[in-house]
Amino acid sequence: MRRPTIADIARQAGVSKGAVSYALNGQRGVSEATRARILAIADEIGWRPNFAARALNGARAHAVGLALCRPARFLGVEPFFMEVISGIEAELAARSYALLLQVVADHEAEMSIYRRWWGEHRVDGAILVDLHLDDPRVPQVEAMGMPVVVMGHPSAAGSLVPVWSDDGAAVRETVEYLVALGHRRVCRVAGMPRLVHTAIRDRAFSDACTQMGVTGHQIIHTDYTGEEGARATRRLLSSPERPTAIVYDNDIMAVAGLSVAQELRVRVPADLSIVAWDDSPLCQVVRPPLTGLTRDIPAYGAHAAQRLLALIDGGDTGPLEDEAPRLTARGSTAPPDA
Amino acid sequence: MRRPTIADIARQAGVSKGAVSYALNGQRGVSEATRARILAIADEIGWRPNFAARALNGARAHAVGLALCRPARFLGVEPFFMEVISGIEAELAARSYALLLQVVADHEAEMSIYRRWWGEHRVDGAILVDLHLDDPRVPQVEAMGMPVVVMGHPSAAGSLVPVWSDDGAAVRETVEYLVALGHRRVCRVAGMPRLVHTAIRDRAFSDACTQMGVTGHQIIHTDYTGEEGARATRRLLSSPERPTAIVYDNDIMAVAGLSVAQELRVRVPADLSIVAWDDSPLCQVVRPPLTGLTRDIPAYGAHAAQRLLALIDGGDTGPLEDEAPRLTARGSTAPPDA
DNA sequence: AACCAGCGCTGAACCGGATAAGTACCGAGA
DNA sequence: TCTCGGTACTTATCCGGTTCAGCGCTGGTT
Repeated sequence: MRRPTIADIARQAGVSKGAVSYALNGQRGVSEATRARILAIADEIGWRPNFAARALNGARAHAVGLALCRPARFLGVEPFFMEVISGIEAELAARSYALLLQVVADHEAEMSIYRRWWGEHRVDGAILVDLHLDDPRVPQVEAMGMPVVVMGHPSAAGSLVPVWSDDGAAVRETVEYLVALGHRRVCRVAGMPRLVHTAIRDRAFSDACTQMGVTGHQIIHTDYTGEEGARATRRLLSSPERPTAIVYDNDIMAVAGLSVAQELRVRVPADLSIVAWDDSPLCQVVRPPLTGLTRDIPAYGAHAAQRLLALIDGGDTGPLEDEAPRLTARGSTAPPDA
Repeated sequence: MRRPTIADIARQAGVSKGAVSYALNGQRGVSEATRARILAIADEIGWRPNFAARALNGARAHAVGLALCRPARFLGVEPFFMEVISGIEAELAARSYALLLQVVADHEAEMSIYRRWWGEHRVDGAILVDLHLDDPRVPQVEAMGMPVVVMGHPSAAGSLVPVWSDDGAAVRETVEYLVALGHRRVCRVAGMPRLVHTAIRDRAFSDACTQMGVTGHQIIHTDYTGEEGARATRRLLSSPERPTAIVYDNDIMAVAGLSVAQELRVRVPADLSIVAWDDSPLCQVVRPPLTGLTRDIPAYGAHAAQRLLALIDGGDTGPLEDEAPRLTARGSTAPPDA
């Protein structure tokens, strides 16, 4: 079942390959009558441009790359990436761009994937996520000359185009809210300390707490899994100066924390208030429903894709600050019982 | 920053393009000395084969397609797809195949994506998921002649290669287990009735219940979201003949159901046993931890990818039955209180 | 009538590799 | 010494598009 080429169309229409090419691409150089005839034939035999042949003529690859460097078992748990991907997709699909996805084991593998994709002309650009402190990937992709958008804070993006949201503001809003409710012992169960956004949130949390007179603040780092979230919660709740509020860095840890509290007969929200970063359906199906930091994650991905496509087109390449996460108050937060 | 071609290497090495091609592909026809020289130059200038040029010579596209047809908000919630994808990836990466991913709105869009990818030689094959009853996609991809593996039951896969697991057996095991515990009123909160696997599980559930004397069995269909899971649970728990056990079709609905039960002061597991299909970390972070139907989802994806690669290579193309989900008993199931 | 512009098309080169066919050279065997 | 066979290359062609130069024809201008 050989797929038809323009040569087939040319033969059937009795014209040259060149004429067919002009006709199919809406270029001048053929009469309307001939164009219509050619289009009719192309449609009839189900012709599609051979993508490789087009690409060989210096055309775009019409694909962008995304390499995710997290173990499979972490990836699945958080809705975050799937939502980011669907947002990216929505933007790409509108321009008929495809997304090349690869789950890799480490940053080295990630870079070699990018190098391969770029070297082979398989992608026109890429999106970098999960920035680390002093991330070696940034100078490396800079050197490659590949268009890249970073989903993360500009401070770590080097000369690459960043798309980010002001996590610091969200942290401050959360601490302010908890303080206004009357909390004075607030803790944070954070993600991996090497991630840039963790560092930024940590910093903002410490600063806000100090500033607002939250004396007993503390941060525990985890790997984002429910187990570690549960363990951190157990540690916090069994300490002598038990916190009256805990802010979690993702939804799964918040849910795990809630369960631990219930297990230890710590009432939520009377004895303990809980806030989850990244509000998700998960926050709304547990009892009490969790107060969360809501953001439009698909939009976040879509904006990154937009910027990347602009970059590829050589157009506007400025940084983009997305709106900061908003606090959505639900049943898991309340003034602490005296 | 022009990317180097074999012509550049040929010029530097003082040989012809052909010799370079032979050297780089490990073919005979060049001396070891020349080969080493050419490889050294290629390595030094960072040459990569232009993927389009290779593809144009009839080579494989070295990519497979996956179009997911579920709204973004559903996709994110279930860990299932992300885990499937990481499993597929693991298999593809080993063979340097890429995954083209697209999230589409409906089956029509999905088919036009496949048609485009295949017509443009962008993929060598595809994986079909979420089979419907009388799915129009099956005859359509059959007609296209594209290698396709179906993740779903053979009965709906037509002439395509199916990779599936015996959901019926898992349902029977679950019902047997609940009956052995003493339950006689068991209900099922299912996914979308049009999906093939929902129909299969429904059927197996009804049959098993009838056979084992579960008189009060009932099935409620939902869209897999937590909200609908909660609503279904509320309905079941407020009916006069309240079930003593509910089996949910995914983890998020099971968690939602657990919350509803706690809200209604229905004790789990004393008054109500809960079983979740697709055991996930989520099941283990709630209290009580949920009894779940465990399966190795990444392996499921990996097997599909394996079969697809074999199919593309023209090799073994038989169907593959994965192992059936196993029941993992946890705290959410127990004999019903009299 | 001579000239030119523009239309509508053809023919050929080109993109970067793979590969079949051809050639120059060397050493071994008759 | 001549041939044969193999090695180590070169040359040319092909894949399926795009694109550029050129060519014949027509119609309008001078």
